[in-house]
Amino acid sequence: MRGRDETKRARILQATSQIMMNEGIAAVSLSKIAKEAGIASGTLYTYFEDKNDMLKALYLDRKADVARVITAFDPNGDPTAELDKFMALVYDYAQHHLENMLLIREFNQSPILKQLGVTAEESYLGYEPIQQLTQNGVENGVFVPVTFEVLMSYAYTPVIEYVVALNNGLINEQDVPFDRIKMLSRRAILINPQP
Amino acid sequence: MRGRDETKRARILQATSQIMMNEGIAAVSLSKIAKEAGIASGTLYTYFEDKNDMLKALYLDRKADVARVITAFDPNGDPTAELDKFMALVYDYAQHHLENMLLIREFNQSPILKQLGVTAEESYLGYEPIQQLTQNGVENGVFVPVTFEVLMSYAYTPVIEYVVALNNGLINEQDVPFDRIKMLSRRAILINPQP
Amino acid sequence: MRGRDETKRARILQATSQIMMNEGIAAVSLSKIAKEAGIASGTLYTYFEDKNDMLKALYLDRKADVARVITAFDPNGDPTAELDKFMALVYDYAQHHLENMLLIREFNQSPILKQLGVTAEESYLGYEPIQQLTQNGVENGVFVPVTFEVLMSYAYTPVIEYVVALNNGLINEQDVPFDRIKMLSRRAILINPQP
Amino acid sequence: MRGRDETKRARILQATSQIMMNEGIAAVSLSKIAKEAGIASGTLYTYFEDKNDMLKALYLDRKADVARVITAFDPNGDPTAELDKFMALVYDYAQHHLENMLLIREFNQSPILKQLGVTAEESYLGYEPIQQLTQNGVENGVFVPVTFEVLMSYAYTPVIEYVVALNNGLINEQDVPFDRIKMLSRRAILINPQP
DNA sequence: AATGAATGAGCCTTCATTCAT
DNA sequence: GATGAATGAAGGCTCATTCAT
Repeated sequence: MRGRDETKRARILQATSQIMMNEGIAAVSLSKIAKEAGIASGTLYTYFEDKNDMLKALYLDRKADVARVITAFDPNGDPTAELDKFMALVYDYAQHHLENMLLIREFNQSPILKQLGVTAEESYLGYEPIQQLTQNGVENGVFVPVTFEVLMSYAYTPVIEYVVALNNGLINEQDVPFDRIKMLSRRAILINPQP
Repeated sequence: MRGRDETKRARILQATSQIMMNEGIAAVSLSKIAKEAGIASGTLYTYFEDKNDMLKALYLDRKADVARVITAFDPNGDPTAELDKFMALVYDYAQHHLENMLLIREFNQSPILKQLGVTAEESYLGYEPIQQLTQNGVENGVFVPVTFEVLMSYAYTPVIEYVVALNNGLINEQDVPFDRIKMLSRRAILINPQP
Repeated sequence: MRGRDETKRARILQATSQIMMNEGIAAVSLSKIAKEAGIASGTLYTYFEDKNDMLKALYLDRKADVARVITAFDPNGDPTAELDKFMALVYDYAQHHLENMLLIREFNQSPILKQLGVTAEESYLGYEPIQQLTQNGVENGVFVPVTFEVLMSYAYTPVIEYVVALNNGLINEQDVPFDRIKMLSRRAILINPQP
Repeated sequence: MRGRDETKRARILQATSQIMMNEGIAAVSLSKIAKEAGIASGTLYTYFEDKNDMLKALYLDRKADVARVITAFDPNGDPTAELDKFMALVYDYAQHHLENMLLIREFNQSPILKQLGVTAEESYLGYEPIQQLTQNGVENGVFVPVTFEVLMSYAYTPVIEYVVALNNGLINEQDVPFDRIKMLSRRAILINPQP
């Protein structure tokens, strides 16, 4: 049964996200969530079927948010320019909401997704523009032959890792500006990477 | 007395690794480990101080193993050739012991490392040859200007993600052979990527 | 929601007291308490923070009960008569609720009080009338010079030990009536002990 | 089976006593004892049948030591003088080995003695001179009519409590010298208490 | 719809004891 | 005789979930 108060639902997800990022997925407990979200523990079951249902909802919600923002380019435009735009969007989102991207990554890389019953379709939902861009770039001979997964490996993951490294102090923005990352990705993917 | 059985220590680590890979780090419990390793639950405390001490040992052990194998190149040799060799080593290791690499990744990307008290030095231990190769390649004008972290983002992570995608059936080895990945990484990093 | 059942809190304390008296403080375990009190083990944590918090509550509760009853005399009345009354109150309480006095004694004599974080103030709470009586008796030249602690040693402890000895069959009430004990305490404390 | 090395046996008892006094009887564990005594945990079973056997041995050993020292008076001598001597011996022992007296008290006041199978006879062993003194004093009309237990309540327990109060800083030796305690006990017990 | 008391399974850890060495 | 690795029961405590209010 789904309740009314959408604010409360969002607070629950947000609380879970925070705990997960600060203490790890193993430390996520309903009592912590309830405390952090300012609700009673039983109330959780008004908004979600159980803990797994809530984790799945959290994952899909964040994934949808990320997807919505980083796909705000024209998938049928000039592949070179749109790849640049895509990377800029990813970088921008990572700078402001890195936690969502790390949360998605933690889910993606753990067997938990299977336990939550997330299907492959659900997992891909919202990423169609990136797939479209990939296909477009390859078919028009602008990209070297890459699949969606490979493009992500060279144009999405490195950006995340870059922002994480910045946050950890492993990399300095002066020494390694974002343009350097963009350049490397362009060099990898674009047949003619000259800017 | 009965001598301490080093086989048993290894069995504990192996059992933990398996559970972590199959069910996620949140599902790792001492009773599961004991059952999987064929020991009594209390025996764990003969080999490790507590659960965290064991997780840390597992992380450092696997990290050392990976580091040992993937650094079996000449860090002072020709950067182009050695980069190729490095990627081949990573690919080879990933094909045979992907679980170790994923385990390291799961640790790296979770707040658990801090809880385990892993220091930055411990974390970098064994990766010096890769740092050396990076420096060598950049200083000799063979690599575009990259730091260790950036090089890993374009020559290590994509290989792991490639093998994971192969295992998940998201990518087909015929459609995307490893040489394609190597090519993309070379294009990104090498100033003169022609083979 | 179900309201918090104050009966249950009392049952937990009572169960703990019983186990402590029958099997010793070392044998007090939450599972025994839960079984004895007829609750689930986890329920204990609704009423107390943890085991130590509960033991402290038990100690302070019993101490307050004893203090309340044995101080039901007039601390500013005639010291001789009030000392008699005090001892009669102690004797009466000991006959009906010896277990509470023994419990307090077991706590007092063990290092556990420090572990429970019982402060000196908490420990003395409720005994002020006895301190008042002591001061009154000494200042008016009715008592020999004694402090609170010394008076307790000669007018409280012997009564407890007497009732314990009665219960153990070490002393027979016909051979040694309570008046004998009262007489000895009066002789010790009163400058003019003749009744 | 009883082993040879009596030093080791004594070390085990001493270690147990220390832990019991510092942390309480509930905290006494064989591993702590072994560590404190500098032996292997299994070795304990060479000297004692099990934990209870060792606790019993500890109790009886300390009790015998105390009894031996505090009965070093002439039970058939002048009751007034011997009572003085008895109290002086108790005071002296308490000043130097209070831990043994507290240990005995902790055992006596807890149900543990029954669990250890200590018989009443074992419990009284060594106290015969005090019983003799009591009888002597009463029969000769020097003491008010007291039994052994009552005499202990007024001439032994108060001394222990006095030394404990000194150690805890509740009583100051200048304000309340030992002579005051002796005087109170004499007043209680002796028909003619004038010194 | 919301609460939070209640449950008992399961968590990590320590325990007393055994026994191969 | 002495060791300490091994055991698995039991310790205190937290968990996800239920349900009377």
